[in-house]
Parts: sequence; C-alpha cells; structure tokens
Amino acid sequence: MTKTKLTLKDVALQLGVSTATISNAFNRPDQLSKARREQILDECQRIGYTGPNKAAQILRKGRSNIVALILADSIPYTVSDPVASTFIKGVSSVLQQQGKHLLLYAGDSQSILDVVDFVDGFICYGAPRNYKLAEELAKQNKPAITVDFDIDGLPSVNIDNQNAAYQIAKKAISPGEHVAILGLRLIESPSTCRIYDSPLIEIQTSISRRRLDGYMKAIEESGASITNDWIWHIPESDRNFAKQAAKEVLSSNPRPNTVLCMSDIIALELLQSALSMGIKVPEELKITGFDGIEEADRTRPNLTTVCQSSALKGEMAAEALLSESLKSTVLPFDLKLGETVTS
Amino acid sequence: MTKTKLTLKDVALQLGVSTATISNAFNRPDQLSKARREQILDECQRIGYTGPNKAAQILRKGRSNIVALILADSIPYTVSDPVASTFIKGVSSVLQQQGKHLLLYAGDSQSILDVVDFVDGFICYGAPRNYKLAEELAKQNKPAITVDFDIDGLPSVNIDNQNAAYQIAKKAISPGEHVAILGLRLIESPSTCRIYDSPLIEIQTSISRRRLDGYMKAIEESGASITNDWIWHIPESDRNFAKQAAKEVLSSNPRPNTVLCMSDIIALELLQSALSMGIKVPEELKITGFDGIEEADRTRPNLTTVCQSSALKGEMAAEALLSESLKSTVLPFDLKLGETVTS
DNA sequence: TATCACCACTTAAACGATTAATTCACACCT
DNA sequence: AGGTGTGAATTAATCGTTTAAGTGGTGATA
Repeated sequence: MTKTKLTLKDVALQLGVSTATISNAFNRPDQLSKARREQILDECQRIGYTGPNKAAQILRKGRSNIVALILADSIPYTVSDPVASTFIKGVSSVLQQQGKHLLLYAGDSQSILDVVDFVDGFICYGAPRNYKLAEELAKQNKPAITVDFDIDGLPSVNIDNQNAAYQIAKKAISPGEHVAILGLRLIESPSTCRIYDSPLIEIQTSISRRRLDGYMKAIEESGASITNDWIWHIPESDRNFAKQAAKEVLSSNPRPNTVLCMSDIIALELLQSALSMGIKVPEELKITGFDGIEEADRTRPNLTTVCQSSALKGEMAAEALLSESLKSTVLPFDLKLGETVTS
Repeated sequence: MTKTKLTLKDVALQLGVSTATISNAFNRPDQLSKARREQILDECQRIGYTGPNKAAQILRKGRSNIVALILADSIPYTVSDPVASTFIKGVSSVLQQQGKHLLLYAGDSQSILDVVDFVDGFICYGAPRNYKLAEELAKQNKPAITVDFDIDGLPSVNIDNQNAAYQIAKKAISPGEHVAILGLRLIESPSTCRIYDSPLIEIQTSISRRRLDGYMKAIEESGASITNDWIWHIPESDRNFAKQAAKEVLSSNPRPNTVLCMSDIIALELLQSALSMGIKVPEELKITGFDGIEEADRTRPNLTTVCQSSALKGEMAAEALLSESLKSTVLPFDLKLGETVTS
C-alpha cells in the first residue's frame, strides 16, 4: 500500500494502454470496446484507483460541480435565521438531487476571487452588505442568479415585493390613521436608527425600495399619513436590532395606529414589546409582518403577514442556475390575515 | 474587453518577463525586486488580471482552502436542527477568520470521492447514517476530525458522554424507581421503535453507546430498574420521531418514574405530550434531556439537561483541523437542574 | 585576480487529467 | 484491386499554475 495516490498514468502503465483510454473508460464509454473498459475498471478496482483526480478535472474541464451560495450576512447569522435557513434547505435539496455540491460563501468582494475560478455558478441571496461584491459578481463570466434583490444584468428570483407590501398595508390601514414603518436595510448604517430624509437616496436593496414604495402607495391611497421620522432602519432581521426600534416606535407620542414591518422577526419582536407594555393588539396597535414564518402563526394574537415560500425560492434559484436558461422568476405570495390586524 | 480570462502567461508576455516572476510577484515577494513587483502588480491592475487562477493553484499546490463539513443528515435537516446549526456557526466563524471556505457535504460514501481530491480536510459531524462513509474517510490521506462520534484512527472533539449521562441520570433517579430511555440512533432502523435485545450489538454510534453505558451505570448504582423493552430507538433528533416514542412510553403500564432522553428535542416533545395528557412533571414523571438548547430553558417546567456548547465544539473542531496538531479534545459540560426533575 | 555569495531572473518540469486529431487494422462494397 | 467507412486505440497539445534548479551579472573578500 503506497502513500501517494495513484494517477491515471499509473493505471495506464500498469495495463500498457494510453492514458486517453483510461480517461475514456471513466468519461466516455462509447470511445472504447466493452471488453477493454471492463478490464480497465476491474484493474482500477484491484489496485485501488478510485477515478480521475477531481482537482485536475476542475482545471481541465473548467467545471467543478460546486455551486457557491453567496450570503448577505455571516454564516452564523444566516444559519440561525429561519427564513434564510429555509432558503438554504431549498437550494441544497435541488443541488443534492443533481449531484452538485454547496459552498457557503459569506466573504467580501475581495475574497470572492478565491472561489470564482472553480465554482460553477453563484446564487446570491439577499443584498450583500458590501455592494461591491454584487458588482464584482456581475463582472464575472459565470452563471449567477440573485434572490431577494437585483443586480443589473443578472436574472433573479423574487416575489412582487411592491405589490405584496401594498396589499398587506391596504389590509391594515384605515383613513386618518398614523402609520410607521420598521424597514430592513434601508441605509448603510450598521445599527438601528430613524430615517429622516426623503427620498431615501441611500437605500441599499431594491427589495426594500419596492416594499417601501408599496407601503407608501397604500398609505397615500388609504388616506392615512406617515411622518418622515416614522421610518426606521434596521440593519438585519435580528431580534435585538428589532427590539430597539420597537421600543422607540412604541414610546413615541402620539403612537402610530399601524406599524408595517419588513420581516416577521421584526414584527414579532414589536408584538412582544407591545404586549409587555400593556398595549392592546390590534385595538390600539395594528401590526403587519413579512415572510410568513411558522412562529408567526403560533403567537397570540397571530400575525398578519405576507407569506412567501423560502424553500421554493431556494429550489427555483438552484434549478434556474443549473438549467442553462437562467431566466428571472416571479413567485406568488399569500396574504395571511392574522389577529394583529383584526381580531 | 476580451471574453476569455487573462492568464499568468498573458501578463508575462505583456511585460516581457517569465511566468515564474509573475507568479512570484503574487506568492513570494522576496523572490523579486520591489520595483519589479510593483511594476507587475500595477500592470495587472491595468489590464484586469486579478491573480493566479485558483483551479490551477489547487491542482498545482494541492491545497484549496476549502474544508468540507460532512453532515450526518441531509442539509435541510441539519440546518433546521438547533444543535447542528449552532455547530455550523462555530465551525464557520473559525474558518472565515482563517480565510477558509466551507463546503457542506451530505452525500453518501460514494460521492465523497467527488470532493476528496480538492478539499483540504474534513470535519465529520455526527455519525453518518451510512457508516461506509466514515470508513472511506478514514482511508483518505487527508486531515479529518470527528465530532460527536468516533472513527478509529481519527481525532475527535467530544464531551465525556458517558460521564455526562451518568451524572444527569444520578440527579434524576431514586431507589426503587422504574426508568425508561429514549435513545438516539441506537440501531440502524429508520423509524422509532423499542429495543428488546441486550446487549445492543447493533448500536450505531459510539456516542449513544457511551450515553447508554452512563445511564445504565447510574440506574444500577441508584438501585432503580429498567426493563429491557423500555429502551426506545429514535432515528434522528426530530420532533415527529420523538412524538411516537413519547406516546408509547407514556401509555405503557406501569409508567416509568423517570425518562432519560438523549436529546433536548426528544425530551421537550415528551414533556409536551406528558403535560397534554395531564401527567404532572416532575411529580408523576421526571424527565432529563441532553444538549442544553435555549428552548429547553423557556418551557414550563424547564428541562433538566446536560449543557454542552455546540458552538464551541464547532470552533474547536475547525481549529484543530487547521492546526497541524490534530489532537482529540474533550470539552466540559454542565448539568442544568431544571424543574422536570425537582420542582 | 580568483573566489565566493548573492540577487534577480529564467528555464523547464511537474500537477493530473481531457480531447481533437491522427493512425492503424479490418471488413465491406463495387 | 482499389476505395471507403468504421471502430479502437494512440499521440500530443492543452488547462494555468508552481517551484526546484540553473544562469549570469555584480560587488565584496582575501
């Protein structure tokens, strides 16, 4: 038993045939006689050659069967977020089924160069904190697809965020009301804060832009109003970041009648804060979420929200990437009318 | 702007130097003059060469900066399991910090050959359903480390499972009592079932073996007893699988005084079933868990369990793998005395 | 002046495969 | 016989690097 791994050449030498023939035995059975092929495969088995070296194949073939999933946030964060981890589920189930491997990538725009040379394609999930990464990605000549945000020139998988936001807001808002918005990633700031300027020229992700547009349209149409310091920026869909915004919005005077939240996590945190302050939901405060996570249906009152299937998104993204078509997809959504709007 | 990517050779031609010099400019700055190096780097910048092709580097250097995390269960399952996903957190935080990339692997023993050639090492988490994979892994001449189970010849990261099981059981069991065990992966069966045979020669994972040994020792020492059909096999730490075992154990007659569960998920499911049947915990039924997940402390009554840090396990595993030492580590654990044992 | 060390490069052989182009033998057809 | 088509294998170029070994040229040392 030797220490160094066997190569194609070793097998060829052993059998007295050319390396091309051995290679063909593994890759193109039609290029050699059945007898030869079996002889070769048997010999390989005997001497313990398990097949062509993959590193060499990657270089030569320019294909690795590895798909990189580019995550907006760190892996630790992503894995613990119910929406994101469900998305990963969807992606990986399709990849597994097609014999592809999944590389989780959460680095910056610089180190994307570490993987671009050997990865077969990219699924870019959520707007990267570092927008440069997106640009870098679009420059690369590799299949790529974005989910939950857009990069010019790349196909994407999405729901109609503007319409969804519009519709959920319409369900919640009544004429004459005051409305607040707990937004996600509206500006570059790494901490929760109010937004005073309008228009929000800094807005990071097209998805939040669209939701905001939908909310605004609904507010206007419903004859409700929003003050321009009643929009919060929350840097990621995290309970702690949300808690701070919740505190601020609930202690503002006057208090809004309705708060539109750009994720369920945010909405649930707001709900919990409100209840613990003795504020009656929905009588004194109506709340809408976004995503439709399971937990949002288990709370009392349960959440009014936009349900979208993260798993399906993942599946669609992976399938689109692997098919050579690479077209954009708009997925459906559902409105879930929970008790945080009407009891 | 050309369609095909630039190569080292292109840059060398352009500047009239050898490819070796270009390569050295990127990899070994001490091998050329400062002036040359800067000239080369500038030129690269100018023409848009972003550095040596990684696929070629992998082949030539035999190193990829990719670490494979071998998962016992499917990616979808793993990502949604709180213990496993916390473990991933730990692993990825260390990898990221060291500039390594994470490949999630959940295939079988065959397709491990897809990645073994280019991956730098393996972290094997939990006993693979397919034990052949473990064997295959041990055969490979790559750094590898196991977590939460053992393979002969590979270092591992673990707590002292036998001792932990022994201690938690001691806290729960009183003389003369009847004890049941809800075990994890005791045999190969893909569904929940009772185990009648003793000794359990089929036992899959050394970790369950150890916990079982610990439980048994405690039962014996405490002067309690267990019938040999009061051990359940649960194929994975999943609520549905657990629910079935819970039903069976709670409806057995006589009912055990204490049930020792090999995971918190299992214990929580049992607790919920017991409460919904009107069984008083801990007065009529004592329950212990294993792992110390957050949710286990939020229930009423909260769980008596063995707390171990999954995140730390992940960090230790990644660090051990990346350091060339590759030694086994035994991590500490804590006993959490919750209300499911003494109120 | 001969020797030596050192610097800054270049040469050329890997790394381990894939694949288009080529050769050769053989059978088939007219 | 001569031409042609086919199947099975080989040849040799290529993928894009890295790196040990080699090559001059320069300045210091004795």
